[in-house]
Amino acid sequence: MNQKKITIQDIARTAKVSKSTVSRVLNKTTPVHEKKRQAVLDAMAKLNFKPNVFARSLAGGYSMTLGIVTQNIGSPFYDSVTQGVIHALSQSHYSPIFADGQWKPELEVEAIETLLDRNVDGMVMVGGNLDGQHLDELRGDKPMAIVAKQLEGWEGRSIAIDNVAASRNAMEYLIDQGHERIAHLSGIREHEDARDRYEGYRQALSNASLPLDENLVVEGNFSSQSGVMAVETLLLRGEGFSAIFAANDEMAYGARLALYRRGIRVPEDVSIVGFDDQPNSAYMTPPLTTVAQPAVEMGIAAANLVLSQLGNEEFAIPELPAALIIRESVARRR
Amino acid sequence: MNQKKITIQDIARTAKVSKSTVSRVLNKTTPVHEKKRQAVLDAMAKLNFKPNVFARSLAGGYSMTLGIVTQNIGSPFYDSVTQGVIHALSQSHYSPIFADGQWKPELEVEAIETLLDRNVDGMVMVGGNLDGQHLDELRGDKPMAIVAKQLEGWEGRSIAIDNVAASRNAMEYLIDQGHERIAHLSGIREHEDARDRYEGYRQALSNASLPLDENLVVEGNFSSQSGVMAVETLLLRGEGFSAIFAANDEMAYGARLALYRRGIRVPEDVSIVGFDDQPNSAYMTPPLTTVAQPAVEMGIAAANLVLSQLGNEEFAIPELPAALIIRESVARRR
DNA sequence: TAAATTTCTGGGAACGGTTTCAAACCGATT
DNA sequence: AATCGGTTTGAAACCGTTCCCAGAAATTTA
Repeated sequence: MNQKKITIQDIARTAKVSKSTVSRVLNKTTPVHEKKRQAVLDAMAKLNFKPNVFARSLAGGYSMTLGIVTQNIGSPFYDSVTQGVIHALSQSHYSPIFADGQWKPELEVEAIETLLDRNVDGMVMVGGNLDGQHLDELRGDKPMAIVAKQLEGWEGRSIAIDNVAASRNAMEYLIDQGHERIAHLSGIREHEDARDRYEGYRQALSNASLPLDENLVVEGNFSSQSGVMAVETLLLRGEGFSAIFAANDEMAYGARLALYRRGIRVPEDVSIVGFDDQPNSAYMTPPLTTVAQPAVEMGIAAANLVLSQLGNEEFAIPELPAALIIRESVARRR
Repeated sequence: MNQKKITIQDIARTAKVSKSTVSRVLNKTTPVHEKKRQAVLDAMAKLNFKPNVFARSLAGGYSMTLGIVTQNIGSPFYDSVTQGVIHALSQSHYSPIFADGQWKPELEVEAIETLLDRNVDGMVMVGGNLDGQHLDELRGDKPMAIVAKQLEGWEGRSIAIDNVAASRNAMEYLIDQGHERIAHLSGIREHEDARDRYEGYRQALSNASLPLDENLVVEGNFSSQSGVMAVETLLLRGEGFSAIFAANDEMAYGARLALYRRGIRVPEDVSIVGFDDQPNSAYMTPPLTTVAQPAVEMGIAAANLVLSQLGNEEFAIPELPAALIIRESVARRR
């Protein structure tokens, strides 16, 4: 296995310089005479030197790690975002450390503190409940970005799509296809995305001078199960509808199943539009028309945002447009 | 934000003891007189002391982190396993650090080396390609466990279900339901799980004295897309079949879609059984009958395995049985 | 009560780097 | 040849802990 640990001292000795010099070529903090520089480099290569992360961190005060605060890992959309973050970090010299907030504010605070204790150099919040001010207090002077959530006062530091526009856009498509009585399976009301998507629903209806019937909106909790229940209450209420706009794909799956159980055909009898474009949505029967969020790209952008702050560089948040992916779950209303 | 960093020295001063003593109460390495112990504890509480992880690691030689080597994050089953690992670690004082191998042996080696450089105290491999001997060379004397893969010579250190038994079991169910011509959508042949599941398929057929028709097995790559293609080649071959056994749920989704496109009903015309029981499978139309692997529990077990090695404790790998989840995608053959 | 143990405690050397500071070196100027 | 300003360089302090090693204190033993 690994030979005894090689230290900066060993390098210094074999390159016949002082360890200060080795440190300098390592960090490029001060120019070093080319000849010695080469000697050091050679020695490092020859001995296969790997600087000790901990000693470095202790002395230098940084850790080369980035904290990622996730919320209930396991939700497909957020997982994709997280993947994006991981991917971007793997291109850098930073390693990710995770802490889970489980959508509970107290746990989220705790998660951030754990990361801070570990001396992370920066943090990426993937979703979350805390408001901007609170986050600012916690983060101190460490760079932080939030992804998949728009935060007041955090313009330029939060990466998210325009949920109301995306939602309105999806609704417009449905209306375009001749649907007038469109049910909405909303997400948890406390969740900002849910409110925004509902707002898009409302606006589209209003713009088209269609009435907003509160009996057609059911609050779910973003889970498939809540999707089937929502459709069942909808059916129970006896209100007719020819289309369903779900606030996420999971609920759309549930809705589709509930309809299947009742023998209601999709899209012949009822059309469905989802939100998120999970990987499986393309393989639903019928393939689901849904709003795609560039989840992975969002994660990458968030990571790069923090990375650039760390490197004191400018970073322009790329355009991250949501797109309506038209598949086969919507039919023109006859 | 955080007041100036409180160090062990500060505690020592306010508790009027030496820093050695503080270190002792911190680590419980040597008994300390109760009175001083209290004083130290009080001081720590009062000053809100948080030991510096890096100094600790540097001096102590451990890092309180565990490396997790994943393969292409984003695959639902492996993600669940990973979640399990994270979950178990969150109950301990260890933090996870990730590195991705992307199913490529070279990258996997690199991932392990990165983790080693970061001085992880142990590692959990989530899947992977490397063989046991190679892993042993790399890990040196750090504890390591592998999950979702059975490794020769790693009995007691690898956590996986019995894929051939589980697969045979699923097939027996299909045969029980009267199916005789059962197609198999296998996974990548290089992948051991794929081979095992194929072996289960073979055994079940053989046990039931049913012929194994190689025209009925198509090699996919575990993706949904390969599932649709597989069914299409199957249909093209013109071989009749009344059931499909897919080596994972993704491919089952693809198969289901291909059938839908051809107007072939599930399960009336063709039955489908998957493998993995992804969360969405319960909401497929019709809900998918599939083999459930206790992914999260497997992850938890793997983490606890490493944790126990670190703590020098005994750990009995729990029973992790695969279970056939019977839903609605299989019909008795008429 | 003195001596012998046993239990605690403090000092100080690691751990492997970074960083400050002043000295050594350099070619260019007087 | 002496002086000068800018580069390079090495020595040593420091980052916050752990841990080894004596010595001090407390407890037994004789």
